[in-house]
Amino acid sequence: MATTLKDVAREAGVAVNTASKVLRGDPHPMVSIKTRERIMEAARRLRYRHNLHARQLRTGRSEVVGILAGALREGVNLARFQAVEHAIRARGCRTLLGHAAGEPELQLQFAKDFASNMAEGVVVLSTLLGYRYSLELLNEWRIPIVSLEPLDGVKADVVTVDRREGARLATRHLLELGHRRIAMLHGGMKTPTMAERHQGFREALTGHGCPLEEAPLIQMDPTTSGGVCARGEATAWRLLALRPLPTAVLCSNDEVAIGVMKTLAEAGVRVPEEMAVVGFDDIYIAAHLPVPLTTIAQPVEEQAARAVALLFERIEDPDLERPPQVIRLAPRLVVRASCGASSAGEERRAAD
Amino acid sequence: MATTLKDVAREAGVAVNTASKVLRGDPHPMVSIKTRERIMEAARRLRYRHNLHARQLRTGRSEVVGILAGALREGVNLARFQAVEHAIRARGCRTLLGHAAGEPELQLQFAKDFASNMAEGVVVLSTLLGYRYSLELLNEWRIPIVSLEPLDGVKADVVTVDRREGARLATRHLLELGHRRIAMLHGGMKTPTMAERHQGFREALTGHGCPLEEAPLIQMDPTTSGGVCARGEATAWRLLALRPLPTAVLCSNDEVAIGVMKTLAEAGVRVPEEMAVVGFDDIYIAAHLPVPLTTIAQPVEEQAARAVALLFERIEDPDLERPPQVIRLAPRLVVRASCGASSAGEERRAAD
DNA sequence: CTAGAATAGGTTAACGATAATCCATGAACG
DNA sequence: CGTTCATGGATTATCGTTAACCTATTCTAG
Repeated sequence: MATTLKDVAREAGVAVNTASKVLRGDPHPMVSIKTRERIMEAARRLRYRHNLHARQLRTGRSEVVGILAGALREGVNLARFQAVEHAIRARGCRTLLGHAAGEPELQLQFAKDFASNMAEGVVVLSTLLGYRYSLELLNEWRIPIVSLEPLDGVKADVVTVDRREGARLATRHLLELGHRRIAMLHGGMKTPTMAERHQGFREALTGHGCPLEEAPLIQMDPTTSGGVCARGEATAWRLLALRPLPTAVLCSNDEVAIGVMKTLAEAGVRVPEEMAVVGFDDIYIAAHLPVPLTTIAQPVEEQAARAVALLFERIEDPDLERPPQVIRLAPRLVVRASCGASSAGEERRAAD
Repeated sequence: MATTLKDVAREAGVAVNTASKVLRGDPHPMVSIKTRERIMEAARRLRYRHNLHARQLRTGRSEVVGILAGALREGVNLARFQAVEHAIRARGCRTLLGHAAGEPELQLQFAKDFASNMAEGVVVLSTLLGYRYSLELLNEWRIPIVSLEPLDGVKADVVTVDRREGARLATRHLLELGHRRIAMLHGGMKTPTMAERHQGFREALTGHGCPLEEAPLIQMDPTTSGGVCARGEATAWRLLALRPLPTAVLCSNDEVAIGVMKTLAEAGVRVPEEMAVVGFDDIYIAAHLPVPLTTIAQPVEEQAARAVALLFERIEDPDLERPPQVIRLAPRLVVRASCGASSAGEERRAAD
């Protein structure tokens, strides 16, 4: 069928292993320049491509790293994917994407696929319900894991963003702009992520001498169809029902914030004049909305680089004793129009 | 290292090939229930995973299809990826994503990777400059290709969306709402895609008895940094410079439309009252903007399904004689607020 | 009671690439 | 002149799985 090493060797009039040495770039080829060139020429003529499966079987090294994503279209997952892939390729490995696309069973399927492909490590971009079982399987197969989101009950390094600091930054910014009645949306207190955010929120408020009673927590609407934006839209009506009406709202992420802004527009509530909105993640579109969104940016590149570095430590030394690490990177406040920080100020900065 | 079939066989007290038959689900196992269960139990106990590389080497079938994407974050590419992957998995194959992320050299790299992985076919979601050489390589390796975008100089089936019909639908809709001075943005007439759109635009106008002089074509701003939205933002200023000011604008795609709407907001031009905006693609966010975007939706699911069906015809019969097909699917107009269909339309017609 | 299925399972030779080992040839050296 | 070594290249075992081909036992029909 396809040309093999044997074909190339025959064409060049040498033995297979000589061809092998040359074509894979052996550092000590012990092959004369002439022979080398004859082999390269033959390979080119026959359009030879090495069979990775055969190589992997023989060498036992797959040079493949799995990337597991719960839902690429949400938040910064796609940006993470890009950054992680780039970092992995920089180390000479290929990448296998397992995109569960919101279906928890697929998560398990991909964990098994990674194992069957002899992946040397796995990067978790985001998870879905039931991730624990899938990742425990990887643990059992001794495949090192690094995650960009907090993980529970799984042996893995974690490189995540400090959500508490993020919430603190956002809240403090609103307080400094004079807001006192700030609402925070949340999707359920049970997740550690959410608890962290809430803690940062409270710390900023009390640090500013603000009573927590004026800072209502709004439970996200449980609607699931229509995606994350739709949840934001539905939840915004709860926000609008509050009396007295808050003057600012901290959203769980940018997509929710976009949904909220849509409902506010529908209700005739102007952003930022009547309601300041802050998001989380700094997704691409956030900067390009009619009212650009103030948000907390995640240091995606750095996160990816550090995560991949940790993973390769374990890949290169499978017996590494280092206990699982948890690294929290600092997020960054990105001020745009949606919180009402003076537009003159923004222009001033842009001019600099 | 990892447990192999031999380990399982030894544990169960049978020969390797008996274990192989059972574990891969041979339709004619000729293995007693008792033995079968002993093998399954042993596999479970030893956490056996088959080695796909060994299997592929032996069977010569990789059951892998490559997916090549120029830039996942743009337009409907991510949705396409999801739909295509789903369709491929439904046929029992795995997927290999080659995400060039805007870098043309990576496109070539991934084409080679697909070949080295013995991919049985390739689905092209979108392309970048220089795709031709990469795909010709796949042609030479006799790997069948199906593309979701028009391709030039490459042997491949194509399942695309009828852009002419899309432009016609959008333009006609605006005309019916009473618009007469409609601008169209374009990124250069050289691409067949763009030429098609322009043709549909003109057909709709002349079909309505509109002089083409009142329908200006605006060349997209060549800015490249900041992504597609930023280009829309920059281009919108050109639109605003026109006299008389058009009352509607047809954008190349939704991201451009989003950028345009941002600039219009900045300039104090209300959408849709003073300017109707229509996009193309119907990306997720389009429905969730403060002023939801009227747009032309691509039939992504159907496109993916038909493309994958064509591809598998060729995979299953490598000697299939059928010449490359080009299928054009009909897009669909999605009316939302940005064109003012419900309210402003009647007023404008009355005023004209 | 025996030929011939049918059943249950074992043996072994690949698949393509790699790497350890082995075999020539020629040069350098005492 | 024989030994050592460096160079250039060939032989061959092996990775884990599969599939074609055996062997041995049981069952059934005539």
